[in-house]
Amino acid sequence: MSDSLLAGLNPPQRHAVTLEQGSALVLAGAGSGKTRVLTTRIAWLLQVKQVPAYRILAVTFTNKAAREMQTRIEGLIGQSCRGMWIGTFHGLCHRFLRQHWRDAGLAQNFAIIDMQDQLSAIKRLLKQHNIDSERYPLKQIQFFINQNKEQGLRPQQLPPAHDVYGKQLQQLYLAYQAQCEQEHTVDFAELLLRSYELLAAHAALREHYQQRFAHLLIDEFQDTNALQYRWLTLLSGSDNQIFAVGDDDQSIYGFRGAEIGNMRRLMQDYAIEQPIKLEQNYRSTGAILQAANAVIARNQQRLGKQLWTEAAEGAPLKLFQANNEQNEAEHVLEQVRALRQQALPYSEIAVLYRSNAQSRLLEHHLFQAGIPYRVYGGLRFFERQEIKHALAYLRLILDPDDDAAFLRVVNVPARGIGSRSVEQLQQFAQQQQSLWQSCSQLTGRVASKFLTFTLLIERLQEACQSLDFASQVEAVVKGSGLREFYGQEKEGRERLDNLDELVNAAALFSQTNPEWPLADFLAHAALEAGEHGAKPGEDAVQLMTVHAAKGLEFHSVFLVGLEESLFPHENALSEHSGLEEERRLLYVALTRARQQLFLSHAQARFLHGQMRYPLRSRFVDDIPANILQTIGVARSPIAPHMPHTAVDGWFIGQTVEHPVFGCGSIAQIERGQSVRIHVNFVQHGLKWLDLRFASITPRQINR
DNA sequence: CTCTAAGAGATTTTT
DNA sequence: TCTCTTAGAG
Repeated sequence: MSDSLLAGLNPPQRHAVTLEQGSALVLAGAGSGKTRVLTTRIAWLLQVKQVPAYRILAVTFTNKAAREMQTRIEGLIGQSCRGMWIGTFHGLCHRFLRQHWRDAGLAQNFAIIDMQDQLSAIKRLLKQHNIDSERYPLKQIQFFINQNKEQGLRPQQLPPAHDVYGKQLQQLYLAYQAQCEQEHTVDFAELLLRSYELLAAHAALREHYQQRFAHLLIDEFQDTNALQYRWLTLLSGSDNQIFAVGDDDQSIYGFRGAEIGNMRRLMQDYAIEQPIKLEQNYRSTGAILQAANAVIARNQQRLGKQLWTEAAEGAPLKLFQANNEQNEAEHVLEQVRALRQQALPYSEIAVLYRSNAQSRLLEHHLFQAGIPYRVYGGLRFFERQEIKHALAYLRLILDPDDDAAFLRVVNVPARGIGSRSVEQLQQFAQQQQSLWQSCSQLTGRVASKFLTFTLLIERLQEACQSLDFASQVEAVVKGSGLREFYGQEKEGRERLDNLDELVNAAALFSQTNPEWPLADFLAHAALEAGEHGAKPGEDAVQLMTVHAAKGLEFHSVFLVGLEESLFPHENALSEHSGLEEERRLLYVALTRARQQLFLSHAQARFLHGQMRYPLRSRFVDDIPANILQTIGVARSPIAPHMPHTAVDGWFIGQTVEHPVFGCGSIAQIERGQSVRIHVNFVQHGLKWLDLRFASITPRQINR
């Protein structure tokens, strides 16, 4: 039995799968069979080591990955892995909190709110406290709250702030927490923090779970944040095994709090002497791997590994230099057609870009040419307005004190309750009680308006009691007036379809999880916003950001916009180790391709309403020339000899001095009619300087 | 309450 | 340039 499990594994894979005791860090390069190792290890534990399924906990970052892992394990062992805890960090914490809601200090019917909901919650908070959202941008407050939660910090635990601004932020964090308590809502970070705190505070509970989970397996370990790491260590106790799989070179979520350092920390904390390295790549050609290796080798902070393959070198990477972004899109189109000629399905072609804004032009060209395409990104199913409205009604049925849900639909469809009336109600509630409770205490003209609404909700509540799950959703969609509302709207057709789809989703959910209450469906909707990608079976060219492409692979990959300021992105240059993350991002992009890579950059690009003349990305210079073939040069080049990252001796990152603006560093160089440089001055901020007029001097670096 | 117009901001985003 | 948000008029 064990033989068939291990058949076809290479030595390091086999070593990882059959590790007897102690914790391990598996450093799994792109395309090295990471998922296979993880799933085979679990199957091996179950079958060979006879570990009961309930003693295993497997964590991933996405629902998709969790599902895939589960199916693959079940395929390996030939039966269901019931009893095993397998899911995302958030999904598992949610499960834990539903079970221990009382100990966690939560309401039994707590609702999970997504980032959108969180933002509107903060918005309400600002209004209530009369705080200028110019001075305190919503996004910034949200970032502040989430960042602290992800560090495990409650408002009370923050070091005292010295300035007014910091004090205000702390106050807002505190007020936000109070609001969530009152509304029985829990945001994403809160799921983790609550679970962590409960485990930390409740010894009996902690010991119970520590004894239960003999094996903790974590996928994409490089993406864990500080709190997730602490949660894991708490759960692992002193003698449970942690089996972490990840790739430091593919850590691209630093900006969201992922801590690449958790890999080294794990090795220290769990006495792991050497990571197990999976370096044989089964995906790409030799040329593609050479390029990827060369690029990533320039990063300093690495655990170190080098991908290799038994496959042939294959075709060289093709570099196209376009004269502008239109020309670049035309080139992609041309090449896509050529690939199609060779009978390659469209779905095996991906066009990757650094930022979403770049997709529009590509879409336009593909559309014109009648080539099917699919753009990843944008709103997902459960994030759509009409779906959120329907869910808000369901939330209210479940918990009328959910103010967020109340406010969302109190006047949708319109029932004459304007902002004036709502403000009066909020005044009355005084943050002491829920809006729902206040409704019943109101008197006068305003009261009657709200009465129609509360009666509606109560009627729906009653109607739902006798109904099965999907019928409840159906009843709400109809009874709330939402269906009629969107039926009348001009462009409401798609929304109506989506509402029908919601009913289907509910039916499917109750089928798969019989006996699970409505609250779980709502949690499911929040935690799994739905797929971004193509409908299965659809043959379309795949358009997405490099981030979205992680974990995927394609026969042919186009990587467009390889220009300074776009990739690497200009904002990244000023961030701490931003350039290294950009380089990892490139590494991810390159390793998506199995057979063929097309790289391109434009000499001129219209960006933010301005024509820009970006330089070719410095990253292109990192790719060995012998595997890089230039297949096209702009027809009417603006600059005959396209420079690299330096022009006339000036280079990006260089420190310069200006007689008026003082000292600064070069953020960007452009060559159009003349050479312009973008300098970030210490005193005066970003300024464009034309070298024909500006007199700047290089400054000796003495830091 | 809904519609229009003006203004700010424009990386990446698994949950 | 484009898109999303908010303010003010109708």
